[in-house]
Amino acid sequence: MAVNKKYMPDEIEGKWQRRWDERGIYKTPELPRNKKYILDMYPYPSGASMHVGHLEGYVGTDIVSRYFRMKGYSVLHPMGWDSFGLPAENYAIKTGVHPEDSTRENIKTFKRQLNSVGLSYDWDREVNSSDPNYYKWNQWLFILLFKRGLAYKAEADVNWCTSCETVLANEQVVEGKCERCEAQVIQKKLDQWFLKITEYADRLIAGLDSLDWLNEVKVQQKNWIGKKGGINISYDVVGCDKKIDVFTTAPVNFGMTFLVVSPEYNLVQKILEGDVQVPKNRLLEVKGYVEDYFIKRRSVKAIDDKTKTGVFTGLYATNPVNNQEVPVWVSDFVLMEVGTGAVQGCPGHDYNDFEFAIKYKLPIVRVIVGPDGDLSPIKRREQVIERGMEGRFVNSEFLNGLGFEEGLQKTMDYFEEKGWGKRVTSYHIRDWLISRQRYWGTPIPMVYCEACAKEGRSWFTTEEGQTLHDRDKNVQGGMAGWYPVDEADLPVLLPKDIDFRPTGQSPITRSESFQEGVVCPHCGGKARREVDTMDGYVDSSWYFIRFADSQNDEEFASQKAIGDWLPVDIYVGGGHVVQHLLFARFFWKVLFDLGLVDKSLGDEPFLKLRAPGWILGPDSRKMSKRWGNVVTPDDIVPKYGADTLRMYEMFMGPFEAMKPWSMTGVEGMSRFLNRIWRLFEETGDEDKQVESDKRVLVLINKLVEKVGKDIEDFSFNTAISGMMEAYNELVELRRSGAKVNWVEVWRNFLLVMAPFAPHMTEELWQTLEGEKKSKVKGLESNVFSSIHQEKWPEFDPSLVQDETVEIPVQVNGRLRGTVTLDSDTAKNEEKVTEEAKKQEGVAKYIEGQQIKKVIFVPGRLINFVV
RNA sequence: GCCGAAGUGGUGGAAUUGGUAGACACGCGGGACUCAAAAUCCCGUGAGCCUUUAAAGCUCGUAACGGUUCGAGUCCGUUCUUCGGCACCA
Repeated sequence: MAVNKKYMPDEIEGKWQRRWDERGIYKTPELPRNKKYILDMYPYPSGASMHVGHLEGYVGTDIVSRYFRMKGYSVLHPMGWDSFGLPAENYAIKTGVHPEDSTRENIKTFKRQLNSVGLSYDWDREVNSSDPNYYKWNQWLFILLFKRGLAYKAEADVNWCTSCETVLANEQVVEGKCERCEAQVIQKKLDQWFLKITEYADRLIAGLDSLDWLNEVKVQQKNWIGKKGGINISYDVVGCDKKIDVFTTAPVNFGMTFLVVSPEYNLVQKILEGDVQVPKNRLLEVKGYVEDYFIKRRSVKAIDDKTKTGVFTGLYATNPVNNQEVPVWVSDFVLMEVGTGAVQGCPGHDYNDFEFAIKYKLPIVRVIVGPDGDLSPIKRREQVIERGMEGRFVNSEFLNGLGFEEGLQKTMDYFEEKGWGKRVTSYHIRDWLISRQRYWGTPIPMVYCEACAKEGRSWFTTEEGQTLHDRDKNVQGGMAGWYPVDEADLPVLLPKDIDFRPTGQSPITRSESFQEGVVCPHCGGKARREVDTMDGYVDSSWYFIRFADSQNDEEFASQKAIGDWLPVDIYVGGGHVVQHLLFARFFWKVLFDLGLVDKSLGDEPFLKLRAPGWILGPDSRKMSKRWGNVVTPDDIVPKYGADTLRMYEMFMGPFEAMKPWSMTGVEGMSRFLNRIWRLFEETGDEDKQVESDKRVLVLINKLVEKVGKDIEDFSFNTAISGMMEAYNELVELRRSGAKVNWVEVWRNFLLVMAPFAPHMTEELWQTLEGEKKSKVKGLESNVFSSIHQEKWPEFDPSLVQDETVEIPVQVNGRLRGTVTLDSDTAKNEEKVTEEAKKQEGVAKYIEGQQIKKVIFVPGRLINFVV
């Protein structure tokens, strides 16, 4: 079996990659049985090439995919490109290179790099989100949502760079300034398309329970959705017929001493307009404050200064529980978009209210007493007791003595009975703003007709002017004038005659071809297309469905293909933990509700989720051009080979942990592969008929069991250390003259190592099998049987336990010796006790003492208590 | 500030339901081979103490302190540090 050659990865890796490709051994099975859909989050093909950090997840899923193929599963393991997005457009602005061209080049580089490490993707299913064949279905989905009333257009704040005159994504705003030109970023109101994800908020929470996801991620999603139960309370303003509606989760109303409204609150407008009378000096102060607010608000997005400011309006409102009149203030710490835009100040029991009360010397009333029994007036922050903390009601009449939570519920019951308020549920999650005033994205396939808009017509209205769709009522603005593009006319192509330099409008506005011959689908009059494009998150919210049927021209994916492959069994990727996963789950649920996803598939798309940890540079800093610490596969593969890269990267540490790259670590792994290669070479001439010692059989069976289990647990590092241990033991056994059937050993060893080091194991496998088949000339022959099409070895459960075990002997819990026994005896308490007492080190400690108790864990440990 | 995760040798890390802490590797030290080097192989490697020709033995040790237990890296409480997320959310 001698290879007669040094391990030269560069000589074997390319060769096998080509042969695997020719034979199509990673093609997805046509008729899946026992399917596993194993998916990586598809990458953005950036101009900076891929680095080893990207690879961690890809190698992990590759190992898992190869393992499940060997276990007899039909595996779908595809890859594609999230290729729409800002970097390509910014690059175009800077250099004039069209995004389409730079994207194509970047994809080429990424694909070459992925292939260089031997990843087993089925490239026949590749998707590319900037390809019209892909974004056609993106547009189709948008229309689907629109027709269901799940897409609407409304006015919203956007980040606006005053110098570039363009909209910026949140990530592009750094400390209130434009990332590119450092000019001031302001908030600007623009008409924007939204998707109604809030309608699914409850189901997005409920679905999480059944998923095999990191708890951390579930918690983050729940926090993002931010569901809270509370009550809306309506307060009468003294001296006029106005009311102030407040939302609160903690109506400790006997401790309520003021109300605060947002500067954008309706009542403030009424004051300024003179509709509600307030003293002159109050009016002036409110006016000044509100004007200042609008200027400030339009300036910086990130207001680091959280010092609270506010002014008294001169108005009072009545607290119904005790008929006390409390002052009404205006403050920008109350956000219009949260709750009702007005809050009740209960400064003893809310940190924000407390801070405000201290600053403006408003009264603070204690109505909750904590476990410390402190009943003194609340003067310090530490004394504040918020909802969720332990406490009982005091100074609250009929509530006194009740627990905090119980008292709040009783208060809400009481308010509802009296008609002063109504329980409501509030959410932190907002509808998903998908409009981008940018070029490099999917055009939103909508047409606007001015004439129809004037008549109040839209896709949702009938000839008689009636609402066609009941959901129209939910849609803000009524969508007058808006019609989806006819599905037969999709895709709406992204125009190419574009000057994408920023001017303050969507770049597509300046395309001459884009609006040519656009007519209103309803009245046939001249109309115009929407010029905004979609957020890239829309593309990535359903690409995993397209992979099931990526070449389909008739549908976004056939029902059969979806039923065959989805949901995704294992989903791996870092970052994007909150947004992408929420959006994708939302899309899936919508499709599920519409029957486009069969009910039997369930309403969750990703059953198991794992996130690879960051790989840091050798200097333990985040890999970045700036630090010059970026390691790419191109730095490693030519010198050490793909297998070393894969093995090292998986050996570094736990899959999900953050870990620094180490070049000496890479060399260490390279040495290990060389040792394997050499041992294989050296054991070639051993007698093949020999029957292995039981120790050898146990070693192999344990290895097969361990590696399989570890792969399923994503514990690749321990799988590899298991292989190293097995190697070390084999060397030791060989040295000690044990009988080893090396063919049998290698067959198992190579098979369990194959998912990790596919090239090297293939080379050795062909040598091994070639010998068996008396030289079929594996390399030249077209009929070779790849190790990657072999079955995963079975292990014999009776052979995974060592013949002898070492039992630690403790006295009073301290280790005083060990006894080595065969594994059966080690389970027998009497015998173990007998042996243990004979131990010199043990006898010393129990001599002359009375043994009070013996703790015996069969096969594990014995402990004498004296 | 709030929510979440994590702290183990010089380094990356291992350790079923609580049951021999430091597997495996890197680094380092020593040795073999060599004219020499590289490569390779072998031995040692948590800290301290004692005794010694040697073998062995003892004590401490998993961020800090306390608790539960025959026994704690693992469970409970408090504190500190680091990382991730959200952030004037009422």
